[in-house]
Amino acid sequence: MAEQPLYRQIAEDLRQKIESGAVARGSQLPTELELREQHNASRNTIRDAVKWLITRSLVETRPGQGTFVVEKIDPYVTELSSGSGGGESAVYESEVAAQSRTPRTTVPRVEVQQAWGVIAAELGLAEGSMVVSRHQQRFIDDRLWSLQTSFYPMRFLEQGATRLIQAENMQPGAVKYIADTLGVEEVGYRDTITVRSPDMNETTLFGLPSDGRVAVVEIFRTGLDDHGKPIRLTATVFTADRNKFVIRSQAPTTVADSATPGLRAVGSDND
Amino acid sequence: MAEQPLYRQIAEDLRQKIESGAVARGSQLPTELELREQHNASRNTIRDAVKWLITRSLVETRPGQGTFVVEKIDPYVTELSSGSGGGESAVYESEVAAQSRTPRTTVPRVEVQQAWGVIAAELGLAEGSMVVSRHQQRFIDDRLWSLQTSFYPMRFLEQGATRLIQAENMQPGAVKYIADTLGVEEVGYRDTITVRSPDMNETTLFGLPSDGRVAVVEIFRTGLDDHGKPIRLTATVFTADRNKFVIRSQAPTTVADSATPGLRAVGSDND
DNA sequence: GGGTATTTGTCCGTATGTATT
DNA sequence: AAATACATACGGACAAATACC
Repeated sequence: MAEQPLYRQIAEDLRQKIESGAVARGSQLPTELELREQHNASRNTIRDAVKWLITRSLVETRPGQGTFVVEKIDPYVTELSSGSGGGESAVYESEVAAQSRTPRTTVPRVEVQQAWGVIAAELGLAEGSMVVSRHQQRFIDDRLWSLQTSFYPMRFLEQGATRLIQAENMQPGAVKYIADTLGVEEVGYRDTITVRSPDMNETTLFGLPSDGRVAVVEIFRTGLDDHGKPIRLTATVFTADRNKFVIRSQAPTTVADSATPGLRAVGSDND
Repeated sequence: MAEQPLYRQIAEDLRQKIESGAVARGSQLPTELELREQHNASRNTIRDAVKWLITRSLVETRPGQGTFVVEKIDPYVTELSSGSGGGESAVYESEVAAQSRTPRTTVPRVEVQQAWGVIAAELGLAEGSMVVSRHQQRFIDDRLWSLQTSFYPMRFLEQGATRLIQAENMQPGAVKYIADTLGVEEVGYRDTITVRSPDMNETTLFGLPSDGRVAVVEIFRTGLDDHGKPIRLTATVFTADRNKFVIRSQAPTTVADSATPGLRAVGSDND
């Protein structure tokens, strides 16, 4: 058994103290100079140990303040199998309200752009086809919770669904609007879930640590009509550290006995 | 606009070269000493830049060899909405075969243990209740792909489903075995998906980088009988970097099960 | 607002150990 | 065995962020 490097030994010692509760969550660790004396090592070695703890999300450093044990976060639960739901944002608002938190959604940023890669592939369009994209930021308790971008083929616009390019919230949902306007109904969908590192934009928006150790979960939902033809693609990005996802194989008709609180629809209060 | 630290500038320069394709995937980066001269920085600063790339899984270092651009991996796709049951391992084998790779599963390690925390909660048992656990490692092309542990309440054993504690693969699947033996049918399930850091065991088994920057995806599937009562809990762990997951809202076109029963029109009605 | 002390961040240099070829 | 390249560890210096007076 090879001996562990010194910085690992120090890191393990600190980790043990954290996980055993000897050092409380949220409390401050000794400063680098104090740890230097306690462990009889150089400051750089202490810093290597702290870095090891940082990559494991056990501690965080705040310049000018110190090193702190990270708080435990109870993940927000997102239901992916919202079978009968109408419009993701409606589901979102009622679900968020059910967990007694305050939802907020920005006014969509609407663009017409070309579809490449996954977007074109999922929508069944040729590379470079024009699509309408509607981008929103969704907040919970004034903290950014998810980034959502929906893409719609340009043909819907040409066929008369002109509200798709208006930068305003579509209350019953854009999918319902397309159904009402064009008679194209979404009867199913396909979700693809991937985990990846955040890009720079996501890092700043979510306020993630700049070293990119916190992953994001990206969920592509492709809505399908009764011929299995794609109607829309909605890409939603969540931080991986404070979200989890639940899928039910059948409609939750008997939710009553579950631990899930009843869904209280929130009145569309403000903007 | 604040100026970036030197190590970040160097890292960004290397990142740009990698992502633009100027440096091929899998190829070797210049050595630290060469980079030191190219960027006119100290070796430690070069190492800080390389570390930044490492945490983003862009490069990897091999002692004695050099620094290499990581290969792009095409993720293995797992279908979570395998609707009509049939045992997860059966689905697994056919799916893996369909992607023309070679599946392999270890003989299960069977234990009788106490259920705590999520296991007890998901199975609807009191803390400390006895459960049967069956643990398997699943390989694709001789590389560990997922770790799977299923938990069954002890009452099934007492009621006669004795094969549950036998350390052998149950070919049609344990769920089907319970249905055949006890008449308890699984009519639905609930999946919970979380992303977390790997523990030490998972790090070694999957051969993940020891600094724990690659997350794992853990999926809990709770099987439910027709009363919504939990039958079993299956926890499966995947590496987050080489897997993605697909969920379909309805059976794929292959299943002609019931042509068009109550297809819930999305957006038809809701709260 | 300013100044100062504290604390982490960046950067340098050097030396030695360990893994691979 | 020797050469190469990364890993660990030490030391020092200054910058930047924060808190407090």
